[in-house]
Amino acid sequence: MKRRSSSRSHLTAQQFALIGKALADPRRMALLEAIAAEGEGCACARIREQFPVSKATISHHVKELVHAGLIDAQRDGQFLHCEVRRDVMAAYTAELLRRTGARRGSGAAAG
Amino acid sequence: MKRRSSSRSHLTAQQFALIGKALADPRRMALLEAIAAEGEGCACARIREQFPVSKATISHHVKELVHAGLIDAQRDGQFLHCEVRRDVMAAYTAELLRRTGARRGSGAAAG
DNA sequence: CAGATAGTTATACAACCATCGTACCAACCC
DNA sequence: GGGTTGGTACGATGGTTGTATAACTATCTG
Repeated sequence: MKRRSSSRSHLTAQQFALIGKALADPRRMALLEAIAAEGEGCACARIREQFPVSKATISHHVKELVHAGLIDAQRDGQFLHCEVRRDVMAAYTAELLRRTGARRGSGAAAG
Repeated sequence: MKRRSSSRSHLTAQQFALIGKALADPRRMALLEAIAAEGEGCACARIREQFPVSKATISHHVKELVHAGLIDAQRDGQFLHCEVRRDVMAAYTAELLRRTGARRGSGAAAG
């Protein structure tokens, strides 16, 4: 079952937390950047050439990124093609700004 | 020594990593949201009423947020007033999008 | 089938980290 | 000064996680 919710522009609280955790690790973040730089068809083996980590670690990080919804991965024979979900990235940053930028406009009797 | 670099719109690699880690923990993220919702003068004690954690934990998280540059904290007598750095938040989200949104414009070795 | 390549899974380990309790310091109020 | 409140520093602890090795599956090629 695919996770691609076709251009969703809203994130659940759980997905927001997952994305935050996924982006926290510098190695994983760099991996995400590499996937983004590669374009559409990006095999893990290609990525692995750029990072001094074992393939098990790559697989682990890719799984985390997919779980967070930050990338979309699909097998093509031996290869696993990864692609960054730009819409999810945009939704995450928007939610981040919304959560920290909004004053208590709701007037929810904070005191 | 204040960390406020007066409307900086660029983040160092280190600060980017620090912010990512700071935002990763759901509790700390919620704390940041609470600080943002409180407005300018936000004492830790006020925040503590909203979270079932010890004051030591609050202090720890606040320190992390300050270290990451996400909030600005200054003592006022007994109280520690915290304020969200909206500019840093904006810079972080912008950097996040820049790192994941840019294609390989250089067209380097497509094969 | 045999071999090579790409990726997954299981397990283990080390490092990190969120949390708490306690003790402590600083400021306010009487 | 004595008591209360707000916050910090230190130490311990339990949980999380990034990483590697090894064994495994799946695909491609000959």
